[in-house]
This record gives sequence, C-alpha cells and structure tokens, in this order.
Amino acid sequence: MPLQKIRTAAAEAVAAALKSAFDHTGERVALEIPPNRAMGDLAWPGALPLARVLRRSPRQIAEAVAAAAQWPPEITRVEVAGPGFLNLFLDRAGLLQHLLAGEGPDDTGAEGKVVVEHTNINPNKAAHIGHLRNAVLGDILVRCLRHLGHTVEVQNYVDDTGVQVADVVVGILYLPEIELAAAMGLEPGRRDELITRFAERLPGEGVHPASTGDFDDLCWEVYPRVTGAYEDDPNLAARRAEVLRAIESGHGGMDLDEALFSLEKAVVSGAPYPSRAVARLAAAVADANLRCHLATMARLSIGYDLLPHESDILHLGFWDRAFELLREAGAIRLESGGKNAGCWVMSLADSPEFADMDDPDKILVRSNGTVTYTGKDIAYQLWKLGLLRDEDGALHDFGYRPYAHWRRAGPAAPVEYCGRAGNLLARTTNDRSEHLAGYSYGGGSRVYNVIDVRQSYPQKVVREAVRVLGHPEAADSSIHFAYEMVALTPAAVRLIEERTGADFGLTAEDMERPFVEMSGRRGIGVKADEFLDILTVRAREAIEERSEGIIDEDDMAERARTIAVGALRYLMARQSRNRVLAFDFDEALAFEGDTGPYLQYSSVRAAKIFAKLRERLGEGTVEGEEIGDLRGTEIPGDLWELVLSCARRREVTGQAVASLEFSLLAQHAHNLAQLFHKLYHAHPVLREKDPGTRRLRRAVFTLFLGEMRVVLEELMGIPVPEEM
RNA sequence: GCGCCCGUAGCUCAGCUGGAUAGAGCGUCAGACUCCGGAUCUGAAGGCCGCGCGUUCGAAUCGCGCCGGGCGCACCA
Repeated sequence: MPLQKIRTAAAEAVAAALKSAFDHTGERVALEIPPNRAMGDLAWPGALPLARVLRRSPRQIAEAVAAAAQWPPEITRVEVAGPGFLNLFLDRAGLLQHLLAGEGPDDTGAEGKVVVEHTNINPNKAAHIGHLRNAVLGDILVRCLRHLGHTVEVQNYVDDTGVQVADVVVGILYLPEIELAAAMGLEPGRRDELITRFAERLPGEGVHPASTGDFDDLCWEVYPRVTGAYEDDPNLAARRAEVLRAIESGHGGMDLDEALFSLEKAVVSGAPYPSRAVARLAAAVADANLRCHLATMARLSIGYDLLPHESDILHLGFWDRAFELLREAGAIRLESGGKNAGCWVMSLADSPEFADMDDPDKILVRSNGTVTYTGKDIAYQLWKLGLLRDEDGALHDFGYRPYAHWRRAGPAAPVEYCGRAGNLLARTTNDRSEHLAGYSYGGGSRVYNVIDVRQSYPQKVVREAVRVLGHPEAADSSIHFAYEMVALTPAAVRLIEERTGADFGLTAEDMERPFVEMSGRRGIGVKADEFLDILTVRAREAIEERSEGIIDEDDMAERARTIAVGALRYLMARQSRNRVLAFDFDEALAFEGDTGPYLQYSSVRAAKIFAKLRERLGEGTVEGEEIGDLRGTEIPGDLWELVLSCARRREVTGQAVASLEFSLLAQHAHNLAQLFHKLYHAHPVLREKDPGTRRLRRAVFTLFLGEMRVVLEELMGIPVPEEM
C-alpha cells in the first residue's frame, strides 16, 4: 500500500478507536511524520488537545486508542511516548517491496484541463534571469501537475502589439544614425543601410538553437538607447504614438521584403514611413524575439502548447465581447464627470479585498476609447476559463495554426524544434476559419497565471471581473502564481559593469541597498543565454579539474550543459517564491553544497555502483522476482530513513502544488541526496560479502536511483548525467 | 496614507495545514576509508527565530501592536 493510503487507513483506525473507546466523534485525525525514527514512522499527537474534552490524561487517551484500534497490517508496532504522542511503526521491508514494485499511475487528478500560463516575455529584447525564474517555476508547476495526473495546457502569451515592441521599431526608424549604428555594433551609416543590416539579423524560419549575437541580443542593445532618447528628444514620443497606431491598424498580410523595401525607399525620398510597412516590421521584430525566447527556454527543457497573441485578441474582438458581458452584468460604468470622465471603469468598492482603497475604480477603457492592458487581460482570462461566450453560447475563440513541432529525448532533455513530428506548438491567428483538427485550447477548469508579485493588483482586478460576471467558482480557480522578482546584488552589478564596460549610472545610494532591480529600459540585467553560457564554461572547468583522462568533446559538452542546467534550475527552485532573489554570481556558480550538481552527483554515484556491480559480480538493480526475496529483511535505521523519504514523493509534490512552494520539492530532493551520500560511505555494496545484506543495499539504492530520476528529471526538469 | 511580502547562525536560505532536542549550504576550525568518483562524508564552534502582548497543554509557525527593509496602489505593460 502507498504511504499515503497507509496514513489514511491509520487515521481512520484512530477515529474509529476514539468512537469505540470514548464515544467521541467529529475529530479530524491527522497523522504526521515525527522528527526522528525513534519516535516512529507515523504519529498521532491528537491525544493532547483531547485531554480537556475527554477529561482524561493524554497518555491514557493515547493508550486506550492504541489498544482499541484495528490497525492496517502495514503497522507493526504502536507505542505511546512523551506527554501522549501515539507513535506508529511500519513494516519496513513491506514498504520497500511495495515501492520497488512501482506505485502505478496517480488517480488524484482528472478534474479537467488545467491551463498554466508562463514565460510571457515582452518580445522586444533578450530574456534575462528574471524571466528564467518565471519560466522555471511555471515549468515545474506543469511537471508536478502532470505527475499528479492532471491534463495540462501550457500557454506562453505574446504581447506583440505593446509599446515595448514599438520602442524597438522607433529605434530602427528614428534613433539618430550614429546611435543606432553603435547599438548594432556597426560603423555609422545611412539609415536605409542600417535597416538592411538590421533585417539581415532577423532569424530565418523556424526556431534555431540560441547563440550569442542573436537577434534578441541586438534588440537588447537598441531598446535602452531608445528609452534614453525619449528624454532628450520630445518629438520621439510622437513617433512612438505613430508606430503604435500603425501596429494597431495592422499590416494586412504584407510581405516583409516589400515592407523593408518601402521603408528604405521612404528614407531615401524623405517621405513618411508607410503605416503597413511599419506594422510589418514590428510584427517581424516581435516574432523574431519570440523565436529567440523559445530557443532560450528550449535549452532548459521548457516547451509550450500554445502561443496566444495579443494582436489576435484585438482583431478578433475579444475585448468587445468581454465589454458587452461586463456591461450587461452592470459591472462597469461610463464616468461622466470627475477625474475619470469619459472612461469605462469597473467599480471595486463592493468587494472586501479592495474596500480600503482611495480610488476603488479601475479604468478599463480610456477616454480616447482604447482598452487598457487589464481590460484585455480580463477578456483573455475569460477565454482561458471557457467563459467568453457569444450570444449564441458558442465560445468566442481564436483561429489556430501550427507554429512549430518539438520533442525532447528525455523528461529533462533540451527541447528540440524539428520538422513536423513531435509535440505541436500552435499559435493563435486572427482567422477563425483556421482550425487544428484534434486540438482545442482554453476552457480550463483551473488556470494558473505565473506572473511576478508586482502584478498582484491587476491580477486581483481580473479575478474580480470573473467573479462579478457571475462565476465565483471560476474566480476561485483563477490562480495568480505570484513570485518575487530577481534582482542583482551590488557586487553583481559591479561585475557586469566591469565586464561589459557599461555604466548604469547608479548612485552610491543605489549601491548601498541590499539589491538593485533589473531594468530592460536601462539595460541593467543578466541575459539568460549569457548566464547559461557562463555556467556552462564554469561547469567545463569544474569537470576538467576533477577528471584524469581526456574527455571526448561531445561528451564534455553534454556533461557541462547538464550541470549548467541543473545548477540553474535548482537555484530557481530552492528559494521560496515570495522572497526576492538577489542574484549573485559566486552563489549562482557554486557546484558544491546545496546545489543542483550535488543532487546530480548523488545519482551519478548511485548509477556507478550498479555499473561496477554488473561488471564484477553480475548483479544489477533489484527488480522483478528478486523483490520478493526481500520479504522479512531487517532494515537498519539509516537505510530505512532513505526508504521512508522516498515514499513521500506524492505527498511532497501535492504540498508543493497546493502551496506553490517548490522549495519543498528542492528540499526533498536535497534530503534524499544527502541521506544517500551518508549511506554511500557507511554501507558499501561492492565490498559487502554477505549476499543478503548486499541485496538489501542494492534494493535501497535501486529505489533511490529511480526516485531521483523522477524527482530531478520529471518534476524539476534537472537532467541526470551519465557521468560528470 | 492604504494593501501585500520579507526579517531565523558571520553570510545565503529551508522550516508544509501550531507539536516532541530550531535545520541546510557557504565561511571558520579539526578530521576521513591502499575507497563503489573528495562536486563526498564525520565532528566542533556559531541562534532572546526583529521586538512586545495575546491565544494554546504546546508558537519560528496563529492573532494584535510596534520597529526595520522591499513592492504595489496609472487613461504603462
């Protein structure tokens, strides 16, 4: 029986005993796992609070329950300890046998589809380490949900019509040539030439492996110069408005080459840029950055099912429909006077969460008639929940088209974008007649939005909108997975300035603070790909330091990659989500102690034991019929500790999902690795002469190895290398 | 001003729905098998769990009030 079922059965036994011995019912009996095995494997502390109610000493109660209970057969011994704890001891060999035989699929999920939205990087520059926190947390959530038996749809939202994309376009079209050329790493030249050179940097079709100097890196350089230029040149703001208008009007399916040609022609002739060509350029910029982001995340084994595009939400009238629903429900009103005159606002005054606010109204439609981001997000959220319905009851839906196909060689292997086989990554389109046979999107019974904590207020507004539209259960199923931002330690900032020669213009006061916020606008940050590259180089050095022979280059590259990914993912997972992650290079590049490589190393070592065993003794992992031979084997305390910890995976995963705290999972993995490393020294396998003892050790290490593969690779996306 | 988050060892952090001696890692100091990889392990030193009051048989954990730090409260996304 799985540990959780034993636990439940024992709890029921306690409840029944309370009824028969004291005629006491209604108690919620919960069993816990005591701090050490001398106190048993499961414990019931409930006799203590019952003492007053039952007017007996806690010890008396515990003893009476112990005597009256019909324990499940997995409980072999029961004792009362301390002030009145009831401690239960498990059949050790029995549990080990059960775990080795495999627990079978989980049946706790199956409530319907769960939608997880994560990554959501503005497609106007390279991803930085803050985006990695988002993507890694989101991806681990997806993995855990799937492990628990849920059907999960992963969405990566693309804001292809926002000001940030417009800013890059403004840079290309209007930034002084000298500055633009400098950002592009070129000698100053004419703008039409720069546009040509810029276009040459656009990636070709498909998603290509990430490398330095990609298109997103180019935009990383251009973007801060544009935001800086707005301060110097007031006319530039008007240009931005023009570009935004052009993007909103759309390009009508214009060909990119044609667009570039007409832009260059406009430069030469001095005519204004044609709107459709500007829009086409913006679309190309957004899409190119998106593909770069997909490539970055692919390195970390992160893939997606759908890329909803904001432009499609606009063009397909998602907001118009949401607006109608909100107006019919009386949730919004047009302000005729006051500071919000001419705006459509949603009143939050009636909901307790917003009760104490100075201004409990949130503007959804501006006085100029345009919709705010929060408005669009309400429409999108309704769609995700399957609640954005037209008058005829049909879902107000997108059109869909394949964007790419991807696969990975193992649960934590890099995502590879390939031809037509593998998992489908779809994108939304603005043509509803485009369908994908066999696929449907949205309509989640639960929706997680992985967005940093600074967006809590708009997220609450979105949830409230769902509620006032008459869907309180759906509002409760709309979960904002909030996490704190990634910032830089002052030491990290100094290092980046030294290395890149940049000057972020931070004051002495800034540098006194515990951390410095990253800022794409100012160019302050550590790019995701760059950091992964640094990690990989460091991993390579670490391997070389430790190895004796010469390592084949392919092998070396694979080992270094694996270690870099493991270090990064673990770093992101181990810290509790509501604490600011102050990024520090020394800490991030550590491979010893409480790190990803430590966990990987434990698995490598365990695997090595079996390799040597096969070689020298012809023995392997314990499986099949040999499991039966373990019956009745005495399991010493330290080995048992590891077995019991392995049994807790489902429990830990469930807790991690319920609390959205993957530090629990990280700690669990670390705990397993640590227990193993201790046993490694105390319980050698190869040198053990007694076959029975050797078999037990093989069995426990078999369990450990399998467990680590699941926890690291499947749940945390941390690859386990063959060697390191 | 209002709201949310954080405050645990010198440093970076765990501690799940309150439970039995507060845990890791880094750093410091002292050690380890002619060994299944030392990216390891063992040991030592190091804590009024920010402060106060309360609830409870029991509080790092729950409540209230302070203090310190961060982040929100846009016709930005």
